Amino acid sequence: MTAKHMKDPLVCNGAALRKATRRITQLYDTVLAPCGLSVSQRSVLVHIARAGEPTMTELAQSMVLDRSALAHNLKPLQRDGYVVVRRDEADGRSRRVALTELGREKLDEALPLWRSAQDRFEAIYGVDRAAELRLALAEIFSDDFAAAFTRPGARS
Amino acid sequence: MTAKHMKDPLVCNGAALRKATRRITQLYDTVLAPCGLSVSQRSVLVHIARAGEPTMTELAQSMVLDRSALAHNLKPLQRDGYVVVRRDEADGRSRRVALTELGREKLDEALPLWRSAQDRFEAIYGVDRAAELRLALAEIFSDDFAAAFTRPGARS
DNA sequence: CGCATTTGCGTGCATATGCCAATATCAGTC
DNA sequence: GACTGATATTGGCATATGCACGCAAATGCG
Repeated sequence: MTAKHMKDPLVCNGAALRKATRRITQLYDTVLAPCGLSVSQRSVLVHIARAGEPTMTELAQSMVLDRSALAHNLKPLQRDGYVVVRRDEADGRSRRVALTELGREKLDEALPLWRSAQDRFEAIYGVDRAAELRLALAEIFSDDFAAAFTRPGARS
Repeated sequence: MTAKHMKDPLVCNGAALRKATRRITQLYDTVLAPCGLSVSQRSVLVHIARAGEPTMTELAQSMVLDRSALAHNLKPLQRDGYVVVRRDEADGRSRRVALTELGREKLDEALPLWRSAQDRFEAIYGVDRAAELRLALAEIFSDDFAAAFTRPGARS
């Protein structure tokens, strides 16, 4: 009876990614818990810090995140005073996101916790393998990959 | 000004996983759209099909998913008539999940679409590399990995 | 048997994520 | 300078995910 659903070589790449993400999110979140940030939230703050004062679209793009999802994710961070959003002076449509002083402090507070989680991960999985994995993932979430996936005809 | 947040070698494994997952979910979902299932939903059905008639706990464990999250995820699938949940006869506390005939049909309908998405992925990323990646992810979401992460002292 | 503990689930709440529609704004045209 | 089309964001709706808590049922013990 529909044995094709059982063939294990047919494991979904998407499902595997989701499982790994759930697990790692859980593990990292537990380590980060003392500072009150989740991996997801810290990631938003890190990306803002890296970009300086990005617009919503820029930030969403750098995070490979839907714009509306980003808007939602920012709400708790605004409420807690870690980020501020204001209109761009040049373009009234755009909003620019910036860290507050409190946000920077929270990021500093989270750093050693995150470092600890990252170290634990790499102690088990291997530092080199982890770097390799991040590279592979970066390739997968790159715009080029999405473009190639969407337009099967295109060549790099 | 807090230049440590800029050091790019310090890229979070968790954030990289999340980005890749968001991207792949998006790409696969678009391909799966015609059948009305998301990658996430198809994954639930596939896991049920594989397990036969698992309890909530068994299913959640196999999916590396929180039990309450699984309960939530099942609701749309129950509503649409793809799965049924009923009490276990032997243990009144347990519930067993099973595919309906409609669920099996939907899974069959989704198969070629999923295969297409999987093929596109592997055409770009490479069949062997994809298999390797799934293996790496399986290692990461394994219970052994979580145990080693949680108890840094333990040795395999 | 009766009770304390353990186990399996569901619910409520909060965040995460994405789609679509509506709104506001900008840029180019006549 | 009003009109048209493109762009940036928000809000509403639905699903995904996990934690804390409460409920029901099974299990162990005297």
